[in-house]
Amino acid sequence: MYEKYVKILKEHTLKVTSPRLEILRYLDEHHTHPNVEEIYSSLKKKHPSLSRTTVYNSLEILKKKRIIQSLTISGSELRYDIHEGLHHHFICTHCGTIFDIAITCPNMDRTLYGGHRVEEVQGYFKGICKKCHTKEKRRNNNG
Amino acid sequence: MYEKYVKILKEHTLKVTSPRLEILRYLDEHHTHPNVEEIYSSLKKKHPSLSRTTVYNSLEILKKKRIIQSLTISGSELRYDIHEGLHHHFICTHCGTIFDIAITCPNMDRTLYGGHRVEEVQGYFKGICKKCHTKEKRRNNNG
DNA sequence: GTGGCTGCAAATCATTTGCATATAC
DNA sequence: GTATATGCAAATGATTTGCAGCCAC
Repeated sequence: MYEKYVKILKEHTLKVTSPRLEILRYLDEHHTHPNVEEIYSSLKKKHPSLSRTTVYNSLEILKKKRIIQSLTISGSELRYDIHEGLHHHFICTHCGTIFDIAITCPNMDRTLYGGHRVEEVQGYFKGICKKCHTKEKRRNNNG
Repeated sequence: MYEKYVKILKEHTLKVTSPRLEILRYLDEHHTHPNVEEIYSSLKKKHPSLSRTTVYNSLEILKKKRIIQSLTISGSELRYDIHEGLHHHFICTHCGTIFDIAITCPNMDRTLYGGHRVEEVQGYFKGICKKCHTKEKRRNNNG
């Protein structure tokens, strides 16, 4: 069950610990771009001894190894994502949901721009998602 | 001197107040993507009665009117920018400097994506700037 | 004259830090 | 056995909130 995550950790010369495995599994199974609190409170149920600090520490080290990435899209808290190839993100300012956006931009892969070394590229699209938008229209038509 | 900013405020049906004028002027004269603290402490010198709350409030209302935009690029605090057309941003993870990036992406102008209404697009490039990169190389060669 | 704005102090919330204990290797 | 990870409690720092007085219109 956890072999997959054990493998990832070993490949990156990280010690295999329960919190790291659980966090990797959580992110692998929940592509909802959760924040620390969501990860923590979900894992806490099965592992009552888990601490928030450990979640912070683990996410930080997984990020350093580029196994996961953090998103600053919300502006108030970091959101986490298992890093699988370049993709962009859309956040609905109404319901808060974050979607992956499959758009690729010609500039995304460039590692050098004007002499600056680019190590990370993030594209954020903010607006109203289809679902909220439809609800809004319906409310207006009925009102 | 402030006519330009008075005009902007009036055009957006905002009351003309001293903090708003000063903040607009500051952002117009400092394209350094400052955070709240930088704006506050700079303006505080000339206007000792100014409060941080007012800076927060003013930035918020200017943002709602789309006169300025906030950047979540740093991850720990919002940075502000007088909004002049679409452009992207580069942040140096070493010295913290944020540059404008003149790249335009084909997707930047699209207002609808997969049924979602896009109201804001932000492209963040993170890495090591030319200056820090050069210093680093020099240090390695000499060491 | 009044609603919206300013400014202060206190509260909130995400994240960080210091440190003692536990555990992966 | 030891360096590293975990977990707790306290600290920090950005931002928000409640509220009294002020001022742009």
